[in-house]
Amino acid sequence: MYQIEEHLAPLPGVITNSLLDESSSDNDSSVEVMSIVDENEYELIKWTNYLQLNSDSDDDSDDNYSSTQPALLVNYSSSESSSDEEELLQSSHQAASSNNNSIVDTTSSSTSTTINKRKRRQWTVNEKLNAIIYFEKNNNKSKTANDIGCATKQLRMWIKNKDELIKLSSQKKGKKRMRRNGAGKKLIYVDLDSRLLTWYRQKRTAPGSTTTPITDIRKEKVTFRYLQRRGRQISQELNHPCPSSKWFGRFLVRHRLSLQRPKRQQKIPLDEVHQKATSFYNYLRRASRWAPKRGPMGAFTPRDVFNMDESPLALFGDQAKRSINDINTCNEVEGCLSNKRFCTVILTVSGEDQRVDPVLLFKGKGHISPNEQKQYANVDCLSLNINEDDDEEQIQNAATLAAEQDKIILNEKNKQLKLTDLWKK
DNA sequence: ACCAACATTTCGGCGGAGTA
DNA sequence: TACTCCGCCGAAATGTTGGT
Repeated sequence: MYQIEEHLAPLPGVITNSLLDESSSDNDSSVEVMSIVDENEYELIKWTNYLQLNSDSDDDSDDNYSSTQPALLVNYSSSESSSDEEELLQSSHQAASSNNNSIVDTTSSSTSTTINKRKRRQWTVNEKLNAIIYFEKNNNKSKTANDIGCATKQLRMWIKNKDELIKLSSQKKGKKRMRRNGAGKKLIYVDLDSRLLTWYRQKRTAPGSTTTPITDIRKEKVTFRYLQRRGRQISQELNHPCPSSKWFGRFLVRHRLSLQRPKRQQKIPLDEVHQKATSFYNYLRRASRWAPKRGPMGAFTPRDVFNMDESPLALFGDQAKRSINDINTCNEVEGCLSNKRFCTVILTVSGEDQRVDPVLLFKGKGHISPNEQKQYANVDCLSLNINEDDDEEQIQNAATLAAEQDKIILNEKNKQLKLTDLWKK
């Protein structure tokens, strides 16, 4: 607690108890840096104004603070509509009177020295904006500074930084802020910070981005562990030690990010699912009409009955539930990892215990790249192409083709058996 | 989450110079 | 004389870091 009225205590003829009580309710923002007053000159101070200043404030809240600082009487955000010039002037005059108090006029009649130190105080963003408004009304910096109670240089700086102050004022708690952004110790791992943010933005497009086409908006899941792993890699590349886990937590705060539960997008819209199901049902009806002669199972033999199951290949390691996301935005996460060659393994066995080779399904269209062909060379890759509009003729052709393939497989098996027999012998 | 230590920047106050 | 601008100095807000 700063005791700005400390020098009032020895005033002659003043009940000091009440003063001290009042001064105990002083605000935090009024800071006395210098109080150069000769003891002989206390009587020159208009102490009654001090009494008036603190008469209505009983606690330390900023609201009460504003009541003692008339510049705050005008709310910047609403001043355009609600406050007229008279109101401004009135508040400013009050400010002027209070300001005169804060300037300790030591121009003494008895002493030759002239000390005119202004009591140092801090101005909130809102107060600064109010001062700017007042200046814009009268277009006179000196008068404004005098009326408001600040130095002209201060006013100049406030006017110069008006846009930034308005921006600050619109932020949460911005109105009560004292200073603009930018102070504080500088970040040590600047490169890591920027590169990590760039990487994160590649994974998840910034909300409200106007430059990114809708088709390129990324919503990949980025977990905290994933972020740290990437941070370690970047740190190695930059040849500096990886910062602590806490650094990554602050990274999130710095860039207004947070860990949130993802809202997953549906892989296929419901209407699309309905369409596909109907199509499959029609196919079954056509097939059952086509070949009743094939046995008691209608169109199908035990060889036609397959048990097929698919499973995603876990190419990603981090299965954390939460994903990093920009604060106050919807945390949408894609159903699968879009930029990885995420694949699905399909295993199938028929009613006659015929096992089909594993099938790998990759995301996207066309053939896999030569690199990936090498990577997955150990597995035979089959690509399935099911046409929903298959007619009976196509079904028949497919059946013929399947029978031929079966023959080929059987022949190869026989050959293999013969070879193994030979090898054993 | 809280704290302390530290670094960095902004800000407030002042004096002085220039100009109309 | 009034007004405006600039530079200097020190206070303090702001932000980072590491520890508990």
